[in-house]
Order: sequence, then C-alpha cells, then structure tokens
Amino acid sequence: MKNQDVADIFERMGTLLEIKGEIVFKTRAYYKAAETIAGLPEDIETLRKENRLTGIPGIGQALAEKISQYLDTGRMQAYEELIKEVPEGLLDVVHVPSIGPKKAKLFFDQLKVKSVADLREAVDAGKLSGLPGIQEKTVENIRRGLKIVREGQERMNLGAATQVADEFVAALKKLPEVKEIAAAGSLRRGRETVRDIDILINSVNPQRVMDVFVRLPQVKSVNAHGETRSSVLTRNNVQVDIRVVEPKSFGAALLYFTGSKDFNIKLRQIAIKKEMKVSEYGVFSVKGGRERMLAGKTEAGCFKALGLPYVPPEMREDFGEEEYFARERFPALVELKDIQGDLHVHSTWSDGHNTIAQMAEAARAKGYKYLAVSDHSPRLRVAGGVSPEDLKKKKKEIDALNAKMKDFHILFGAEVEIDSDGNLDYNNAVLSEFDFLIAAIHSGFEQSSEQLTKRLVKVCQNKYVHTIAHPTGVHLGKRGPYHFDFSEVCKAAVDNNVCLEINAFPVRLDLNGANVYHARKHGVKFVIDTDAHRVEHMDYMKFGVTTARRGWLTKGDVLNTLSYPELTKAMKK
DNA sequence: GCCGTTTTCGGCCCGACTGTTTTCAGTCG
Repeated sequence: MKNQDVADIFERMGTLLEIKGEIVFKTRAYYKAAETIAGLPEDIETLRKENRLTGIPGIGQALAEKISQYLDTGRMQAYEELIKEVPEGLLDVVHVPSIGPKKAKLFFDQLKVKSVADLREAVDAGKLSGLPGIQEKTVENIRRGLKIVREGQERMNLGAATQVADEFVAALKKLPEVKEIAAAGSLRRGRETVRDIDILINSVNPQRVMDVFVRLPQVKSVNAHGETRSSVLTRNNVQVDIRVVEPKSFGAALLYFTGSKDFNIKLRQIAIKKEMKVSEYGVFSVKGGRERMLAGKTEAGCFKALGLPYVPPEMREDFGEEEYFARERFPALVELKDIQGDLHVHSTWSDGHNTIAQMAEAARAKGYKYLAVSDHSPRLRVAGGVSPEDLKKKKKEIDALNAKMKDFHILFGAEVEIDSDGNLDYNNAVLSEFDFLIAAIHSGFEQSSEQLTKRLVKVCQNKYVHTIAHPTGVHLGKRGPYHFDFSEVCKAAVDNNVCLEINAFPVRLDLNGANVYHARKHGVKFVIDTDAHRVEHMDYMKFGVTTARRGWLTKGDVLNTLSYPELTKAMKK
C-alpha cells in the first residue's frame, strides 16, 4: 500500500505551498487530499488501475495525475520542483509552536533559515528581533516553542490522555463556580492517539476558573491566559486547553470543541445551505440578514435546530456522514454495558500477573457472565507459552473453578501463534480442546503483503479458530501496522465465521476505528477484548467499546455482547 | 486545487488570543 506515502507527500506539499504564499484554498486542497488518502480503505494502486482516482472526494484531474506519476516512477515532479524553491527543512520549522508559514518564510527570506537548527542559531545570535513584526515577546515565544520541540511532544495513547484529563476535571470540578465540565476534543471522540487535552467548562465566573486552572500543581508553564480560554503545559509536556462558556452556549461549544475539524466544517456548510450559522456560541438563523439564536444549551438541541439526527462523538470524523444523515435514524451504537464478557485475558499460566481465579473474580465483579482465559502458546517463548502437557492441568483448574460458580463461565482459551506459513502452534488434537481460540501474529511482520495476506486467510480457514487477535499488529508510538490486503482478510473472516478482534489495550487499539468501519461493511463480526495481563487491565474495555463505536458498531456486531448460551451457539463452526 | 438539482466561474468554516499594531496579521484550534 502506497496510500500513506502519497498522503505524506501531499501533506508536505500543502505546508510548502503555504510557506510559498499560495492561496489558502489551494493549500487546503492538498491537506484535504492527504487526509482522505491516508484514511482510504482501498489500495490506491488498485484505484489507479481501475481508473477511479478522481472518484475519491477531493481528488481532481491535477492531483490524480500527480498520484499516477508517483505510482509509476516513485517520484513526483511537482514536489521536487517545490522543494527547490522552499527547502524541506522548513517543514520542521513551521511545526515549532508559534511559528507558522508566514514567519517561516520571513526567516528564510531574511536570514536564510532552512531548518530548526538554523532557527535555533538565529535565535541564540539575536538575529530575529528587528525583523518586521518581530519583537521581544515573539522571540521569547519562539524560544519556548523550540524547547517544546526539543522535549518532543508526541501523541499520547487514549489511556494516557484519559488519565491526564481525569486529573484536571477532578481538580476543577471542586470549584463551586464550575457548573458543568467535560473533556472534549479528540479524546471525547475516542481517537486512538491524542495530542492535547481540551476541557470545556460551563461557568458564569470565567476569570476565577482561569485563575485556578493556571495555578494547578500539575501546571509547568502557561502559554495563554485569557478571559475565556487558557492553555498550559503540564510537567509531562502535555498541552491542556480550557475554555469557559456561558450556560446558553455550553452545548454548542461542546459540539465545536469536540470536532473533528472536518466534521465542524461539514456542519457549517450544511448550516449555510439552510440560511443558518454555527459557531461555538450556538446555532443561529441568519435569514434576511438578521441573526437569531436557535440553539446552544445542549448538543442535542444544536443537531435538532440544524434538522440533523444526533451524531455520537465517536462518529464525528470525516467518513460517511452523508450516509448517516441520509438515514435520518441510526441503530444505537454498542455501549460498555452491553459487554457480557472478556474473551482475551492472560493468567499466570503464561505472562499474566494474576491467577485464573483472580481474573475470574474481577470479571464477575464487573457483571460479566463469562471470561476466556487465553494464554500464549509455546512458540512465544518470551511470554512463557503453555506446553500441551500444562494445558491439561490448566483445563483441570478451569473445570474445578467452573464447578464452584453459578451464573459464570470460564472458557478454556488460548492465544495461539501463527507461524510464517499460516499454521498454528498446537496440533489439531490440542486445538480441538479449546472453548475459544484466538490466533495471533507476533513475528514475521516484515513479510510481503502477499505473504501476510495468505497467512491470515489461511488462519481464517482453520476450522478451530474463532478470532484473530490485534489483526494489524500496530503498536502505537512504536510500530506501524503490517501491510496486507485488508479486504481479502475480511472476506475470509466472514466466509469462515471468524471474528476480528478489537484489542482494547491502549497501546494497541487494533483494529482501529477506521479499520472497524470498513470491516463492518464487509459483514465482519467482532470481539472486543482487553488482552489484560493483570486484573486492572480489564478496565480497558471502555477504550475498545469507544473504538467499536468509532467504527459504527451496534450490539449485534459484537460477539461478546451475547449471553453465554448465545455465545456458545454463535461459536459453532 | 476542487467542486457544482440555483453555478464550469466563483466560491471554499468561524472565532479567540497574542503581539504588534493605531486597526490588524498571524497562529491556533
């Protein structure tokens, strides 16, 4: 798949064109195209072969030609010409906080700054002040921006972000001035990774809330401290922004600050067609040149005023809103309370920290009806995979526990290694013993797309397999997904009654929301599992459910929303 | 550069904060 490569180039071209001073609509077209291509479910080379490039929204004749040229030659002439004019190093320069395309160009033109290193030198040599529009404060901001870049502001995973947000929300909630408080932004949408935290507050005394916020002990430095907006950096270099709004606008503000950006744009475009206007203050009628507020207090009210069905935060991305709005009504998305059990947890039999009994007790305390204890197979030596001999003992332990429990079932499970040819790590006699069988790839990620696809399809065809764990192998912040033909594997899964896993472990979230969305279109069924290696990890289920919701799943799409009798029936091959 | 049941030309989301300015440009979300 060259999708990401093409997306990256367009993204870079967008920025370079901005620095060059192109009209914003042109640069926006490149950004838009980059985002769309990065999120495409289909291989761009396939689309090209079938002459369907211009069918992609936001791709016209000009961009289609550039894509084709890149696929044919591995190069893009327009890009290469562009970087002759605007050095590539400026791409990093504009990513320094408080520096945008205009300042980058200014420093390049006047001081020959071509990289972040050049910029750092220019700052240290005091060359910046004196340039038009640049004075001491600006230099100071740039200096601070450089420091942030040095310390590296990476995206956090959803788990880490949730933790930071919870801390701030808990601290601010104590103020009597705070009437309502909610984390918004990509965190509320449940994105797999989050850059910064947005917190929205309903209060009639913004100044007081702001003053308390910027002085919280977690705060290291203050970027902005205004009447209604403030922004700080925590000791761990996480940016946290808060905004205070009046009660009458809380819903509109929550809608706005939840995003996504593309979703907001879409809403505003719809509003314009209906002679309305949407801002963070409300939904307004602008008929006859007169502004009249229609809604703002609640999110639901805003959607209603626009004549649209309510869209859950997880769905507010740039895929498929048309389909959603056309339907008017949408079946309810799966919720945490629908989950009846966890089908992928580990115990002390392999690399888990807790015994089967402890894991089962924790699952029961959550109100679950069943739990599959799915330990690793022998090939995964680092994880202490369970030998066939030990499996017999493990089975006995489970049988004994089950005999003692009412209304709860422990399933004899396994997470079995898939070898480089798509074969499993136990023989058929052993495999046939398991109640629930998860197949997983933990090695051989570097194989070609063809090999990996073949491997995964073969696993789907294995009659003992119930699900494929973390199907794309992504490890957030560490490793990208391995490449295979996703559609092909989805088809094989459907044909063989194999589920795909939504692994809720925060560094995985694999499948991700976009994967789930596309797999669902193929008719794939899913399990949402935590991959817990200790009791506490079972709390990660909420992140898996969020991811499922991002892929538009309903209860009916998810295997572990079934009752135990229904589950055993559904697992029959 | 894209796009079109009012358009193949003329549009393309909206507002706060900051720092530099005497009314606004740049950056950010």
